Amino acid sequence: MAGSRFRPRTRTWETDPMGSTYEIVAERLARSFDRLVSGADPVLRASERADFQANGVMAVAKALGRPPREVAAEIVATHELDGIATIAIAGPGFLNIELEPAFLASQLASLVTDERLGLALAPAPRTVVIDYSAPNVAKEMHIGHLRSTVIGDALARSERLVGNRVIARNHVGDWGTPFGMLIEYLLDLGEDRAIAELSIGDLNTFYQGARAAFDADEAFQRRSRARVVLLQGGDPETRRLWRILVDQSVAYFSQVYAKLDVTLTPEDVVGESFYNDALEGVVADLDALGLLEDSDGARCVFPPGFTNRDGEPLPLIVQKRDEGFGYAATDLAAVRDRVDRLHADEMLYVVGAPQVQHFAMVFAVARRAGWLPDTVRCEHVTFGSVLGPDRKMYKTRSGETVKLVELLDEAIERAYDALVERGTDLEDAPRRELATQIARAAIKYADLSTERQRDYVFDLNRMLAFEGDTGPYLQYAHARLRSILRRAGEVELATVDFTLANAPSHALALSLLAWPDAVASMLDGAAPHRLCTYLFDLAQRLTAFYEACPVLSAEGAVRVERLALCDLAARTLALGLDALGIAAPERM
RNA sequence: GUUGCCGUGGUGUAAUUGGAUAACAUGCCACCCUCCGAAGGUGGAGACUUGCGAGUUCGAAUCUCGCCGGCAACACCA
Repeated sequence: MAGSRFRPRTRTWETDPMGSTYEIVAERLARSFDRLVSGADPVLRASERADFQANGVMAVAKALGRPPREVAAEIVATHELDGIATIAIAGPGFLNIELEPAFLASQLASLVTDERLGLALAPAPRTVVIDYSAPNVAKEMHIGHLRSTVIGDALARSERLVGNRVIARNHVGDWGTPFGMLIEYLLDLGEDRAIAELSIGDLNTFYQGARAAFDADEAFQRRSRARVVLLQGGDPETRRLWRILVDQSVAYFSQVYAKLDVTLTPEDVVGESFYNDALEGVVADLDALGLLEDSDGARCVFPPGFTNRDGEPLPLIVQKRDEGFGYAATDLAAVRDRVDRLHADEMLYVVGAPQVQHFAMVFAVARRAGWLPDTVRCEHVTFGSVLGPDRKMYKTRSGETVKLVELLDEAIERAYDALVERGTDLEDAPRRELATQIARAAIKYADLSTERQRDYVFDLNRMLAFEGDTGPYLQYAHARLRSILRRAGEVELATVDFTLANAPSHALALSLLAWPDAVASMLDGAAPHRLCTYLFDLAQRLTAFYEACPVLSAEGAVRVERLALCDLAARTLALGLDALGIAAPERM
């Protein structure tokens, strides 16, 4: 049975003195390594051959010019793991490490009364600004918004879980030339009718109507352009009409978020327009810093290292030839706002990979301008595209994009039908609620469980599969545990004595102890799939465990131990799923 | 053209960031419900060993270089 696969590389928050089991072993081992080569990394990893393995000996041996096995022997002779673990040398110089049963048992026992299951709270909470979701006002939320929304929310929840202060920023598209057209269309429809259309979430019809009017009617085009000028000039009536569009859209987005169980609120909506007043300052300050250049009438910064298709320096266009501001100016203003006013220690932009170059340039310019200190971690959390069956990117223009709510509704229907077929003993309303939880789990887990960078083909059948490595399977594993615990009734677990006498319970125990490392690993790489993999691995060990270890039919201390393992596993699953934004129902 | 991301059993993915015999799911085959939930479990076949070819070293899916293939970005739309 494989050991736990997770360990943190670097913590993005200060490490609690009482670290995870992995951290304790790694720290003790590092002392021995440090005596040979200062600062040497033991390279402690989970192992299929032992509880852990340390791979760092070979590197140390090379640095010292000594035979690896000799170095390994020295470490074994001088280690400081008494009472914690035993070490054996294997192969060319690997160290196989087995935890002392008493230590393992006490580590596990300490989790029983710990609501956080050993996951340390940040002693000095960091402020983490997470930019995610970012739909467009007066446009339908479609499948293209799924990844940013789901990944961003999982990161937000996980950062909160470790005690960091999360400021979510929903950078909605609420500004720009299309709004002239949209406002004119709103007037043509009549405010009441427009509001009615928008409030039922029929944004596609509205937007396409506006688009059609714009394409077909020259007079409408003229009015639209004039309206843009009014909007930018701050004309009160125009701003009022614009507000209607924004408010209606935000209200609709909130419905979608509620349906997806995403934590974003209207307060998190800080759209492009929010930065309008800061744009002139951005240009003026860049100019004062001498970074601004005039190019074809546009005011640009040319950060080093970026070239266009002809090998010429690539500009970040801050102000357009027509004196309007580009989105680069907005993004720069947002960086400044987040650093200066929000005091961000960390900024994550959960935005699709096609914008890598843009953000690389924005960050580079912000660094050069001194607006983004080196102490602030700033990362573009990219993700791959959702592809159609033809393996091409879903296009917004195609008109064939899947509405997010329709996707969810279909998933809910299928989950509902599955519950009916299964004869789940529930009234209709709770059954529908349960179906909703399952559908969200299916969709979110499908999105979160693969490495972010990869593209994936949108395949409803695969997303909704309730077998194997899926969200519903994890929910099922949890519900099954809860069922066992319910049947067991009130049992005092606080005084449990763990013996972990067989391989499946030992393997399960190791996995339970790796929970803090799994969370750390996820946050370290902004990689939700690592937590998914951990939870799925845990669930699999679980089923192996109670294949081998009947719980309710056991007696005495054995029964208490097994119940305690079930309790720990259930709580770990629930906490982990919650960190991903997935509900853990009591029964299914 | 330049730059970036990606290429792993039929399919979908993972691999603790350079570690030991490449793991899991799905699909397929064979078993398993008088036994705590079969949305489950057990076993088997499936990779001429990670697109191809070199290199770096004790050791490469992982790093370097060059090809091949897919996708994306590349001047005023975000």
